[in-house]
Amino acid sequence: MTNLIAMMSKRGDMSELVSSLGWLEEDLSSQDGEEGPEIGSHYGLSPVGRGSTGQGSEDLEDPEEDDDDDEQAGIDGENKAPKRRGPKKKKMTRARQERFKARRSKANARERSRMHGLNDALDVLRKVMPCYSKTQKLSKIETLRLARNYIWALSEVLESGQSPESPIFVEMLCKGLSQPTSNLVAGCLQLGPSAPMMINSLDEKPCGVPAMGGQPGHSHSLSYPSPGLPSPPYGSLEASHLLHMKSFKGAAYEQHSSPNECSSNGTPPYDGPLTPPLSISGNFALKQEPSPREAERGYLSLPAHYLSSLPHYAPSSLGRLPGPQGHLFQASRYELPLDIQAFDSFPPTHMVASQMGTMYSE
DNA sequence: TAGGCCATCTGGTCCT
DNA sequence: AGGACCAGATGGCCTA
Repeated sequence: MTNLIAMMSKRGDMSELVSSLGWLEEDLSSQDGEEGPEIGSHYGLSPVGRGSTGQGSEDLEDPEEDDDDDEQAGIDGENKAPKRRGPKKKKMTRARQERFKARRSKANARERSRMHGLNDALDVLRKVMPCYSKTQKLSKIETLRLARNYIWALSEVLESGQSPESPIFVEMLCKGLSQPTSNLVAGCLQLGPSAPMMINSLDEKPCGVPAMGGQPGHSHSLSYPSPGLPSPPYGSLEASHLLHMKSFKGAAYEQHSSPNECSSNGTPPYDGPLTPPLSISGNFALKQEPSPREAERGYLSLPAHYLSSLPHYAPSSLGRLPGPQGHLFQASRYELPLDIQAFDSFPPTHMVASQMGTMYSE
């Protein structure tokens, strides 16, 4: 785990990290040079970058000059522009212009390839996150935040033996995430077979299903600056959380030692493994079959009373869950992607271990 | 229409 | 010299 964190923080380049894991098998280099001119023509000589710095664009001036190595300064005089200090720029001959275009085209292709690699790495990262949906991808920034939290939470699990099914684990995962992502994660982690118990005992404020945001009946809360979850602009995870988790742990456990607790360490009663792996379209906890319309849209509507039982379901988020583009639905019912995936247990340490094994074996 | 997210182009900087 | 990386700028797409 420490190695993983170290690798991630080494350069902050997720692409490099994942590439080092050998997860990226796609040959991105095949794209080099293929789309450059095409996209370039699509964008034309886009104003991007030209107006801002202008350095490179000046090289493109005077495209009609054919003389090679002609250093005469006739152009400035034509433009009545003040003389420029510094080294003279070589005049842009047609040959140099062609070379420049070719170089720029190649650089563009490389940059596209590099960004595709980065996006692929992010996709890989999304797939090892606690919840994953093909149709509803976490944004890049949310993916990175969730990954950070996930590592943090897993570290906590390893260090303290805290149950990964504990609400604390979910809260750690959701720390600093946007409300939609928090709802998504919380939903993923709580939509297991234990969910009906939660619903049945909703009126009794069951342990493990804390009320939100300082609401009455809030059985536990972390010592975060503000109750509930931060909304954008996002909260930040202080380094002290990562380096000195004991302070956090102490606060968390202190809060958990309230009389409402069902167990001494704040862990809800063990309901057996959360198997099989969550498949909302298949083994949905509520035995709810998607309506034809839901199936068509790829989304499943969830009843409000159910979602309101989820951890982190802040009052402000009632009626809201992320839409296909990360935006929120505001409706009387609540929806989750049908293809959403969650692990049968948390943390999926076997997956982490296997991925890390891949990392170190290659 | 505003805002969020994204892909792309671009020039600068650093490194090999 | 050329490649990798980065950040700024821009425009497209989508949703509320």
